[in-house]
Amino acid sequence: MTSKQVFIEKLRNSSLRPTKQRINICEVLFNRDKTFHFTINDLFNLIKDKTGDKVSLATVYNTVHAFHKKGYLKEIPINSNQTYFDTNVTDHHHFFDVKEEKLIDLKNEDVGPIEIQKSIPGKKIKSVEVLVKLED
Amino acid sequence: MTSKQVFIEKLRNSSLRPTKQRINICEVLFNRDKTFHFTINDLFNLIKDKTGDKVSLATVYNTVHAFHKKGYLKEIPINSNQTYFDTNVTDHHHFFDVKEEKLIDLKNEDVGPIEIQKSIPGKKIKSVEVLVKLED
DNA sequence: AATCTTCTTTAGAATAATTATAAACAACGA
DNA sequence: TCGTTGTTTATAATTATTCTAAAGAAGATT
Repeated sequence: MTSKQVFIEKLRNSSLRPTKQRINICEVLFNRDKTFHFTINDLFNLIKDKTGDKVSLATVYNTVHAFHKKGYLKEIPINSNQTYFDTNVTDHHHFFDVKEEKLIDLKNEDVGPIEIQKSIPGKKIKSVEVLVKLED
Repeated sequence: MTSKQVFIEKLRNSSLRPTKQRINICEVLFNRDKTFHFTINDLFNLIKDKTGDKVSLATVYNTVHAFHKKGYLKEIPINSNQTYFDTNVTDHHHFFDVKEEKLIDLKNEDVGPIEIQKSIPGKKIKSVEVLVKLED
């Protein structure tokens, strides 16, 4: 089974029609060994470079949001003018190299367990994100 | 000594001229018991409401950035279209109520110590921020 | 106080990321 | 193949933020 067919299945299972554009985006995003951190604009440019096909910017936005909603992508909480996404949707954290504007994964075991000893009535914890800013 | 005079001193000590606008902004930001989380737009509206004076949006941006640079305000790393600032510049963390778009302070002792067991050659840690997202 | 310099404010223009629109198009099921 | 529904696309609209350049205010000097 080629990766393309895997992606088609994945899309169908999420009730997203497997269009050429979405499959291309999957190839760029998920045909990787390592986790991938990107902005919409990064992705937009990579699609052209890697697949030869041009996909409109609006479709990149639509697709990334759809994938995010389905849990295939994670949004990284960071102060930047652009929104960063991560193909690693497991529970983990990040270094952010402020100077180079680059994200680096921090495995969960690289960060000790985090104990939140406060609770808000009627609310439960959805996620715990650690951002470690780096400087020279 | 009135709060106004305290703010004038504070501004002078930072080589920022104590203008009417900056003093008004100080009153809104720092005449508080509790820590204050805000966006530029929140602040812009509060100035009108609380002081009666209108300050231009550009000045609010300028002043918030100046205060941030001087260390009187902290930027909160969060995914939002707007930038959030905090008058509490001590080392601490946040809950973010996703539904209500509201930030709540987490004292450092409410979050156990965080050990970062990975390092990047040539880089040192500038800050460690924890964001705990809340849902119903 | 009058003057000069430097810093600050301001309205509005410019920029940049993102979202909305609505027409053309493609996937799917009958 | 045909009709329905979902998708893509170019472009316009929106929103947060930054830039610009002229007018105004603060501080220092006389």
